[in-house]
Amino acid sequence: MAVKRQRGDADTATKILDVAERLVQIRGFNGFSYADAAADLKITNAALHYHFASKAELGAALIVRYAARFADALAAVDTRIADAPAKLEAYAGLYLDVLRSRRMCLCGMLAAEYQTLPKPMQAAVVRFFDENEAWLKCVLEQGQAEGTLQFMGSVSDVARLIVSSLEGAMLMARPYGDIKRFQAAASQLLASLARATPQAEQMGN
Amino acid sequence: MAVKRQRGDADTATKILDVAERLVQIRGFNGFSYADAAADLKITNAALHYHFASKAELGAALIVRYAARFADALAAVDTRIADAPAKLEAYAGLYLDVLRSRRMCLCGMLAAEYQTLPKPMQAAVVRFFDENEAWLKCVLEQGQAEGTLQFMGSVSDVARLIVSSLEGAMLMARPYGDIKRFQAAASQLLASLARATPQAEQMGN
DNA sequence: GTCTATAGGCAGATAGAC
DNA sequence: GTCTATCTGCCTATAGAC
Repeated sequence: MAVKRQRGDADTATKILDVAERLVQIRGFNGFSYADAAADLKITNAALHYHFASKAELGAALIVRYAARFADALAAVDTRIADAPAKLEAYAGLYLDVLRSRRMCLCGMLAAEYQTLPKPMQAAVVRFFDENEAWLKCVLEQGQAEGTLQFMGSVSDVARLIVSSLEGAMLMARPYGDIKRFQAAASQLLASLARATPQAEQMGN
Repeated sequence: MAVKRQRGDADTATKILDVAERLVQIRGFNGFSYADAAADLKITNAALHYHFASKAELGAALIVRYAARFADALAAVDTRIADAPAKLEAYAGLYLDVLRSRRMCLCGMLAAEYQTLPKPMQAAVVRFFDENEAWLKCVLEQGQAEGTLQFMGSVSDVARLIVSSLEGAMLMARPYGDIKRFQAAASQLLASLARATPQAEQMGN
């Protein structure tokens, strides 16, 4: 850890996080073991414990990194895109990227397992969703001010509807192995928020 | 099993299903053990195995019973309620009842754990959602014909949106321990399908 | 149908050599 | 930092007495 390493030469801790993240997103926190991750990385169980003393610690680190990466992606959306409806589409696109790698949203998965998680992981999961909601509220307020978005109810409720509908659409798409299910749900959801236009938009990435 | 028993005197298999169902809905299939259920029932692990030889078998039985009960509830809705929008509200009410008992939808939970489930359980989960979708499609077609419901896109896509949004709203309500989050999401969703009326409806159970 | 007892394996975690 | 070896405990599951 003393030396900063170059791209493509990630340190072991980072590789562990990468592998564990993938496993949790696919199998759940209760559905993967240190042995799984160790086998995947071709190191031993003990080496894993050197980097992350407990599974709870590893789990918390996973969420923190995931949330930070997500926050960066949202900041990039704000930089890249000015239009509120386009921002929402980009937001849904972030979910779509996760689903394309055949994974569930890390925190959506952990939300299902919430009751069995150690306290620090629970707190981190809630923080992730709070941050999502806060970002969406800004976008919704912007869209409302611009007149590009139209909805009844509070921005808070609509933000929560967006998060929960997209998480639910991911959840349902996976058993069917059908990304189109997610796309159809997302495009309907976004269409219902867009200011009425002649025809519905297609989210055809 | 030879004798039919009276209400309130459920046989052991039924009690096992009741307890296991609750545990899976709260902790997930990978988050509960035979020992948990046995302790809860004050019988032994071995007695549990007498009734359900394997955890996979118990899991499959759980889904079959859950799906049957849900189908009965939907049939009851059809009998009790004629109006399509009211049927959708009753449908959301079924989810709300589950959430009130501090549980996740059994199949929503299993959808998250899908990749780790034995094949027969996977098939049963998909069947559950297919049945939900089929029922919703009927209601949506009815509402469209009556002119009481209004939406763009196919009935199939809208039915899937309803299922995934409600499942997602349940998923999100639990970490926050906040049933109102579900209610707010459900009422927005249903309002977006109702034929335009002066003011939004409230789902205030 | 329920029990005691236990097999056999895998879980998370640690000690200590290198 | 990674290894071998091992601990302890829990898991699913079974054998056989009652």
